[in-house]
Amino acid sequence: MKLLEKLNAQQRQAVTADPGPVLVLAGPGSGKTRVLTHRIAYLVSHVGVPSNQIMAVTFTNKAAREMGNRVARLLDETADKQTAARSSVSLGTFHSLCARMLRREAERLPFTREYVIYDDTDQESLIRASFKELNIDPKQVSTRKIHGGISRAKNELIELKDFSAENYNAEITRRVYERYQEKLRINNALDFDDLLLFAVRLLQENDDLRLQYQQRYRHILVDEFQDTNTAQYVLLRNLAGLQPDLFVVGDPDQSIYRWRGADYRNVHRFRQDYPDAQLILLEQNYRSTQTILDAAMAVIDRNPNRQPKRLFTERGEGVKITLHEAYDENDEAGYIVNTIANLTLMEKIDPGDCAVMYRTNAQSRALEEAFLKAGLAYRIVGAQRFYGRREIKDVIAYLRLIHNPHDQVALLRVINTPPRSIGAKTIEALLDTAERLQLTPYETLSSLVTNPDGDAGSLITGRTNRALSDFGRQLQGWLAQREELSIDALIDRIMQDIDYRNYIDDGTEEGLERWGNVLELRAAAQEFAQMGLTTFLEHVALVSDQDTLTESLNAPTLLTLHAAKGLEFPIVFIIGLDNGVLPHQRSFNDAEAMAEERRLFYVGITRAQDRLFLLRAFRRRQAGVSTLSDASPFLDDLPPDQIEGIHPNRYAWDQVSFQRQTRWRESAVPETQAHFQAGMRVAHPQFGEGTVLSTQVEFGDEEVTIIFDDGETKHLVASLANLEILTE
DNA sequence: ATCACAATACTTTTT
DNA sequence: GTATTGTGAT
Repeated sequence: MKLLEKLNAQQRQAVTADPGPVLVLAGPGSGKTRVLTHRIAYLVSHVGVPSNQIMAVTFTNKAAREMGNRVARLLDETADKQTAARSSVSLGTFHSLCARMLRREAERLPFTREYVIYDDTDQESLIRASFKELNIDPKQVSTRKIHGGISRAKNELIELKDFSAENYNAEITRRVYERYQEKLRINNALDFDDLLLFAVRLLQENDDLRLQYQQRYRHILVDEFQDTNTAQYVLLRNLAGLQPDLFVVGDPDQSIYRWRGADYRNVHRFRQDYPDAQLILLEQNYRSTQTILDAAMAVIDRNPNRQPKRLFTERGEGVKITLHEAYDENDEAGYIVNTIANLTLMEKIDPGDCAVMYRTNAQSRALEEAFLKAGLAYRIVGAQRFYGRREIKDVIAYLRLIHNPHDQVALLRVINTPPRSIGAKTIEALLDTAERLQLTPYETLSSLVTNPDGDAGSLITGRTNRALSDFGRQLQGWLAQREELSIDALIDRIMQDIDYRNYIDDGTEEGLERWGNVLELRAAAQEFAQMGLTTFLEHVALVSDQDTLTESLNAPTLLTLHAAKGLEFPIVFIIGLDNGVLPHQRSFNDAEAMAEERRLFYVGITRAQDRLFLLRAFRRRQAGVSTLSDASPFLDDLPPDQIEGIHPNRYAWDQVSFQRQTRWRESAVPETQAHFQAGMRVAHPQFGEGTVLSTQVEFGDEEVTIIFDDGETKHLVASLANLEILTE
């Protein structure tokens, strides 16, 4: 069979396993996702399963998309030309599949099919509002903790009625949970956890539906199974039915989402719940060199309570791992830019083959600056989330308000953006009035428009009354048009009416960029013109920026260790190997959290195919203040003979050695000669012509300072900037 | 009462 | 470096 040709015996065994519960446990780089996609193709083309009976679940939309592409390619290769068949595999994240199911079955649920999904900013504002109503001071009790407590409860399928409060903290959580849930209901909104919770309840409480879904999806496949939480696991069990073909693939050592409820013990549960499940292990690694695997094993072997794994490869030893201690985070970033520059020049490595990984998004800043300064392109995953930007949230809030005028969170966001003289006091008056008249805030606004002297009008008077009714009138105007206008036309209309461009575009570069973001959102809305506002808003809530990597650009990728899961790169840099960053400070007092930090490092190491660079900084700015940092304890666990560079822990308290460290850095990088000198006329493809002010050979590369003819002064790395010498 | 700007406090990871 | 709060001017 052509489909199975390129697979090894273990992989083939997994792909062709008889239908039934199958648990594939495998290390990184062993072809887990490959096995999953081959299994789908195998079911369709060899077993003859209609593809619409197959459901495959992953954790990001990007992974789902990629899975779809791979399956399509495999079916093409196996000469199975059922184009229709391949497109009907249900592929998606747990959340998107649940969102669809809830939409379909909304009549049975306590919300309408037009429900919206609240992201965490929206959720946070509901928590804040609940705090206010309960007279809880957010300074005394952290909203995030309570929010986290509610989320954890929901992930464990603990609804309000089952929530027992055995201590003070839990009692507060219970009270806020109650208010919060009520607010979601009033707003016809769900949070991420509700999507799972309601889907599980729906299947549990409706025998007919459960059977219907079980018959519809006879074959269920799950990737990254170790990252499922209780709700997701129970959902799977309900979907799977009595004779399940449930094929799950995972690696407990790569479980990195415990903090959002994921429980790798689901792997044990699976074995208990399905005692006849076939267990298949994939041991061979196809990704990394043995050096990298040895380092990865040395790190992960320190974790207690795990099944030891031997990772082996036929790729050979490979190059040693490079360890580098930089002076601070800027130096760290500079080292990376220069190293990548050197690799691309000297070893003809593609910039796109490099990835830089870090523990926290904030660490990307120094990197971005360094890349920008060098004039080198980069791709960044997540970080400043597109849909999290202020201007995007504003526009979406307007759309959401028009979609559902009773959406209070959206209303409060836009009611005074841009400022229209509706301040805190006025809003308070509106909400008070609404509560007294038993109306939603929108209804109160409407009554002010139609009858300014009516019940509401008597409570809200004068300037306040006029400001509110003006806005109410505007809102009604949009609502009247929502049926006839497409989403992008609606955006145009709103933007024009509120003069939004003038509000965000202050003439600065950022202002222009913000307006550009609005236009980008408008372009996205155009694509959804046929599908309607509900679908568009769902897309906006569930498609994260982790999914929007520009594939076309051949440039290094910057991403968090979490976002790196499931990816691979020939060359990987992991930065911030400092105690407090990786492992993160907040994990110090929790052994399980520390184990997870270690797994995170393990995930990072095992992303590398050929070369691994580990970096840390002697001094690091955090929260504005610069502090000295110790090396990460994880570095102690690396096998010394596979490391090149100096072990940072030996120098953490030794100032003299720091200079030696610096010397090592200089000698490790090939000498570069200066090609430029002060006074030279040069031309840059972007910045135009200019005069060289000074030049300096640094880190094996030449850094040139140029004053361009438009008056701008720039520091550029000569090898990257593509400078042309005009005159000597 | 609202707005603009300044001072202040806080910063894990994400569907 | 950013979200929230505080202050003075309008």
